[in-house]
Amino acid sequence: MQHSCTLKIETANSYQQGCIRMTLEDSELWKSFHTVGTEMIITKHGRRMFPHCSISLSGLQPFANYVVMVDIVPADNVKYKWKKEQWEVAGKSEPQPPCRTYIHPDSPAVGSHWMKQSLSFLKMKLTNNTLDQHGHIILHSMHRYYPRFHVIQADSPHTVCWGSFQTFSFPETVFTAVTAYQNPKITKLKIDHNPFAKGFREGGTHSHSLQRMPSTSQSAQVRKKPASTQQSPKAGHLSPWAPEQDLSESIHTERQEQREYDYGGEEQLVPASTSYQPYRSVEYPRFPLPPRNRDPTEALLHAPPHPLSTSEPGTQQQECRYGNQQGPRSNPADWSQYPLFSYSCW
DNA sequence: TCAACTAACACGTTTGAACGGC
DNA sequence: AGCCGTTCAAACGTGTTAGTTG
Repeated sequence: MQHSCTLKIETANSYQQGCIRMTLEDSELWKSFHTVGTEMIITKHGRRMFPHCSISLSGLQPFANYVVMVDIVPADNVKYKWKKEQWEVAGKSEPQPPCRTYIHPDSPAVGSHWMKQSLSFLKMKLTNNTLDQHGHIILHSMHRYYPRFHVIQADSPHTVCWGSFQTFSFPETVFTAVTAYQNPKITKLKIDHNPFAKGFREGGTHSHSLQRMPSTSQSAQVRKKPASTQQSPKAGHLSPWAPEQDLSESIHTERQEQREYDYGGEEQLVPASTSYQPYRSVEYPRFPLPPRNRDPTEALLHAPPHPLSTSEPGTQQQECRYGNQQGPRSNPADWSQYPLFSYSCW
């Protein structure tokens, strides 16, 4: 990994704020899912993500302690339904569940430790159980989200509210939370890439499947079905993640955004309350916003709104203004509403 | 009637304890 | 005694699907 600004601009999957740089691992895998429209299963007892979040860091101070955490925030303020092999807007989003944060189990650790190897958030689990007691990330099904990664210079998770933090996110990690897979193309991708799903691969001697021959063969048909029979325009209908060609466009735009914004030395204090209002004026513009984007849903992708927000999200300008209104979070009271430490796996 | 959700299922993978050899 | 490698069983995680719920 290089640290030059040139590379920063040319590499779509890594971002640099101040001196800290973050790179998304398995970005190609993420992109392959993103192209189809990533779906993440959420269950009552918690389900891991696949692809899972894995990042690498550079530019940290080798001997300073850092806490690394991730939360998952809405990508827009609508809910979706899967209809006729495509996602459609089904109305306004549900009130957001409690915002929880997953703290990397190595936290706190010195910068040299974080930079030594990639950080995996494999064990982070998603749930739709709003009463969950295990600290899993609570999401609504049929809503779109994306993970946000926070790097906080702090000696312990209990003091992160006093430390400077920097936040990163990646456009290809946007996903739709579902309780059952809707898009068969996603199912095929998961089975192809996820080792735990090998028992469901074609040709397997799955007695359970054999007993349910009709449905299984139907499933096999879906898997064998040529992609052309399932995609067509439907794939990109209302998709904020802009499948297929849109992804490349997003990346391209991202590069433009990185040229436009100077993140050097940008640090702020701690995030907002349970609301998902952007608390970093420069963060969300980093999300790709296609210049020709006229789809409000797409625009919303860049400005995770708060359900109570009266602002009319939909333009980058508004979200920036909104972000500025929020400003740095230096008030510890804000933290009391923001359960950043509710979840870790240590 | 329909869409969304839940729980059970059987399989593969992962994990870690137990064991033996050096 | 300590280390290392192997084996094996239990735990875990997976997608599918019938049944349930609203």
